[in-house]
This record gives sequence, C-alpha cells and structure tokens, in this order.
Amino acid sequence: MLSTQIATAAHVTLASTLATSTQGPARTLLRAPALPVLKSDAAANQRASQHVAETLKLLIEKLAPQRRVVHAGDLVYQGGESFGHLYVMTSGFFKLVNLSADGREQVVGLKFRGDWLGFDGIANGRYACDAVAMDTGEVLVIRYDALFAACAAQPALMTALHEAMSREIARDRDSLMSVCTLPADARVADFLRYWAESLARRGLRSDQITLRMTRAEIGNYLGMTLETVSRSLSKLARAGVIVFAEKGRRDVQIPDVDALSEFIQHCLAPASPVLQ
Amino acid sequence: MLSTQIATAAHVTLASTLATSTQGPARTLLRAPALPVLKSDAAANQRASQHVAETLKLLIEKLAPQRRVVHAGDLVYQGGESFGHLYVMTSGFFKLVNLSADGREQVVGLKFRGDWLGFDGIANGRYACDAVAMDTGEVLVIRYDALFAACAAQPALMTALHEAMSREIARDRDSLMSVCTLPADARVADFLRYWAESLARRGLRSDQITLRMTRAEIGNYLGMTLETVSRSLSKLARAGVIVFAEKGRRDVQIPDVDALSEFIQHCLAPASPVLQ
DNA sequence: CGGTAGGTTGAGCGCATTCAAGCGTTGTGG
DNA sequence: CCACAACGCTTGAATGCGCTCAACCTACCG
Repeated sequence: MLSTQIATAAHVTLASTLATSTQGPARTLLRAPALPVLKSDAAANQRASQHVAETLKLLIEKLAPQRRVVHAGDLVYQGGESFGHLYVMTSGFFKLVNLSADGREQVVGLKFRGDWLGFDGIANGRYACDAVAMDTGEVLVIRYDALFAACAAQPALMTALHEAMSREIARDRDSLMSVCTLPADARVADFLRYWAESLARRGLRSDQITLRMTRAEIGNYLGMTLETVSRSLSKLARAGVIVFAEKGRRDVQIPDVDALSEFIQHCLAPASPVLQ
Repeated sequence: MLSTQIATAAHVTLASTLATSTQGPARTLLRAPALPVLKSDAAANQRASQHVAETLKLLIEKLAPQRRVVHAGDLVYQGGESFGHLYVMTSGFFKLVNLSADGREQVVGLKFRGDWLGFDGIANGRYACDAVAMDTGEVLVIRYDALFAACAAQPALMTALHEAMSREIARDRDSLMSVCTLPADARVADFLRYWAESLARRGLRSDQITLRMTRAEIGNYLGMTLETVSRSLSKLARAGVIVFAEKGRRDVQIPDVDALSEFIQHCLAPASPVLQ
C-alpha cells in the first residue's frame, strides 16, 4: 500500500530532467521543525495585504461606491446579463462559473477579498459567466462608466484596474498550467497551496482553512471527479501534509505550506528514486 | 473498428441531458450542402475584422509606435524580463509559454492579428511568460507609460485596451473549460474550431488553415500527448470533418466549421443513441 | 544520400473514471 | 425525541481513456 504513483503529467517537454535533480534527497514530507510560513513570504504577504487595503480605500474615497452584502448562493451577476458594473470584494469568497452553449458547467475562477469581478463583461457588453457567493460577503458596486471617467483624472485608479486585470490573466494561466501538467494528486495539493497563499496574501491565517466548496465543486474546478478529489485529500492526510479537523471534513489544517509544494514535486518525480 | 468512444468528460454537473436532446438526429457528420460559413457569423466576422483594423489605426495614429518584425522562433519578450512595453500584433502568429519554477512548460495562449501581448507583466513589473513568434510577423511596440498617459486624454485608447484585456480573460476561461470538460478528441476539434474562428474574425480564410504548431505543441496546449493529438486528427480526418492536404500534414482543410461543433457534441453524447 | 525532425500507428499499461455501497451530518416532520 | 430522508463524503472494484514505449514512415536539408 501507500501506492506512490508515478508521474502522469501530460507531456513535460523539456527540462523535465531538471525537475528530478532539483528535488533533493527525495521524500521528506514530514519535517520536524515545520515553521508555519517562510519569512520572505511573510513580508511579501504583509505588503500584499496592505496593498489590497489601500486599493479598497482608494476606490471608496474616489468613487464612493454602493456596497452590496451577499450570502452563500447569491449571484453578483449572471452570464448573459448586460454589463454595466465591476465589483470589488471587501470580504467573502466567490466562484466564477462558465456555462457553455451545450450545457457544460465549469468553475473557472475563485475570488477573495480585494479581487475584482466582472472583467469578462467589458469586451462584449455582456457578462460571460456567473459570479456566485460561497459565503456571506460584501462587494463594492462600481459603475464602469464612472470608473472609466474617473480613471482619466486619477491615474491611481487606472493603475489599480490594470493591475487587477493583469493579475487575473496571469492567474488564469497558472490554472491552465496546473490542469494541463499536474496529475490529480498534485492538482489537489496545488489547489490547497493556492487557497492558503490567497488567504496569506490578504493577511488571513492560512494554516487552518475552511473549504467552502464541496468535493464536486473542487473537482469541477480542477478537471476531475469528486471521488478523485476525495481520494487525493485522503492521500494528503495520510502523508501528513494536511490534517482534517475532528468534526467534519470541510476544515483542513495545513501545518506547513511548503510540504504541499514538496508533495507536488514528489508527484512529478519520474520514478521512485529510492524505494517507494 | 471505427471505435466510437463514450464520453469521458470529467464531471458534467447538470443539464447534461439537454446536450443530448439538442443534438438532433444523431450522427450527421457528413453533410451534403456544406456552406462554408454561417451567414450570421460572416456578418459578425466582418465587423470584428473591421474593428481590429480600426483599433490598429487608432494606435498608430495616437501613439506612433515603433514596429518590430519578427521571425519564427523569435521572442517578443521573455518571462522574468522587466515589464515596460505592450505589443499589438499586426500580422503573424504567436504562442505564450509559461514556465514553472520546477521546469514545467505550458503553452497558455495563442495570439493572432490584433491581439495584444504583455498584459501579464503589468501587475508584477515582470513578464510572466514567453511570447514566441511562430511565423514571420510584425508587432507594434507600445511603451506602457506612454499608453497610460495617452489613455487619460484619449478614451478610445482606454476602451481598446480594456476590451483587449477583457477578451483575453474570457478566452483563457474558455480554454480552461475546454481542457476540463472535453475528452481528447473533442478538445482537438475545439482547438481547430477556435483556430478557424480566430482567422475568420480577422477576415482571413478559415476553410484552409496551416497549423504552425507541431503535434507536441498542440498537445502541450491541450493537455495531452502528441500521440493523442495525432490519433485525434486521424479520427477527424476519417470522419470527414477535416481533410489533410496531399503533401504534408500541416495543412488542414475544414469543409464545414459547424461539423467540428457537431463532432464535439458527438463526443459528449452519453452513449451511442442508435448504433455506434 | 544519409541524418534529423516531425508524424503515424500499434501494443500494453496505469491513472482516473464509473458504478456502487456505506457512513456521518443535517434538517424536517411525525 | 426520534425516524427518516437528503446531502456530502469516503472507499472499493472494475472499466476504459489516454499515456508510455516502440517501430516505422515521410519530408526536408546539408
């Protein structure tokens, strides 16, 4: 048992030999010291968190936007609806869901405090997906035309807007890379890593996270079935990389975020260097 | 033989019954009339093509940008390089390649005339991927600070910029949906459909396309191996949805773009309604 | 004409899916 | 208060899609 699986990783073109050599002495998932967060990250997270707060303050001061409170399941906007507003989250968790013409449903993004919602609507004048609240939260409601006008006079606003869009583009590409190059176990680990990092960057505690998504939603987001998600989480728990809370399986403790990265590398290792 | 495969499609949550009923009388891949493009699409393509031309003209007039000619293999920018410019394609074909810290390589985007390159660099001040020319082409070199300043006085510029970013975000999500919800054969068909549509929207002929990517590159982009790409293309050719040029397998004829969509639906069909 | 890169196809295997059973938690109504 | 249904989660067994490995082919180029 403890069936350590060989990397699947659809087509790793070049430099895959590198991945092997950089992995170090193989299999050190359970580390003794386990410092909760790297110091360098802590500083970066502090800055990122402050940056989010400043951007929110800027928007509130310059645009005096309406605020809208949402509860789990509420739609901020819906695919097909005519575009007019952008939304900036001050709290809560959202998912973005694409719906194809033939009825396929796909979670294409997860959003946290400070993130913007609605960029997909600018180009075509209609929103291209649903923005669904996964918990109680609040968004700033920003009229696009008002923002557009304000940008001309307030460079800081335009900077904030462009930064947010740029970050979203970069993040979407990382998602695609994760789905395309990682086997199921590593994808789940990467998902947890991303979630923890997202919380950390916003100044929230990241060692104990509450997944607000069902296994089915996670699976949809990661391109796998809910059973595979469940199995991967169990495997992560067995490896000690995550710890489930006593009651219920929605809460996940992450003693050491770096162990998640190591687990991913372990999944990508071509073959078991030592024994399994 | 002619092993028509059942749908894999990782997790199609709801409304998947719809997909079945909307498919019509099942299996009509080879249609007699085969009009090259739907009339409604033709009008939309005309408009889109004109819109691209107008945007390029606007940029040239307002910013008098440098032009840069590139050849196959040239890098417009490279991941890690410090950000300073955006680029707008006037001709050619580009791919965007992400490189992860551990050496995984992933094609995360394909770009055509009128598309912008470099958005990923705005947020962090460094480009997050490589932009590689796949053919001879030309880009407008646009200093971001100059564009930023010009946007304040020229709303049309800001509109063009935001539209381009929005379109990119929406497109990236479609890519993710394709990778997550479609089986290999359908993914290849969707890739061809996207490529043909991209050409059509720019006023280029879309019934005869020259793939400027190797099977390995296509496979990387779609999250599968080059062998699977080859097999899927062969299957599409056997079904008559595409036709290979006599000499070489890089040129692909697409007699009827809609047949590609039908093929995708066929791949998604829960089970063979009639016989296989 | 040999060398190389890209492409096709077959055989076998394995990861992830499908199908299925069982468990824990929550919520509702008798 | 307790059945009982509904929902989410876990785990096992079997199947199959897509991957790996391999051989062979074509086109291109020095």
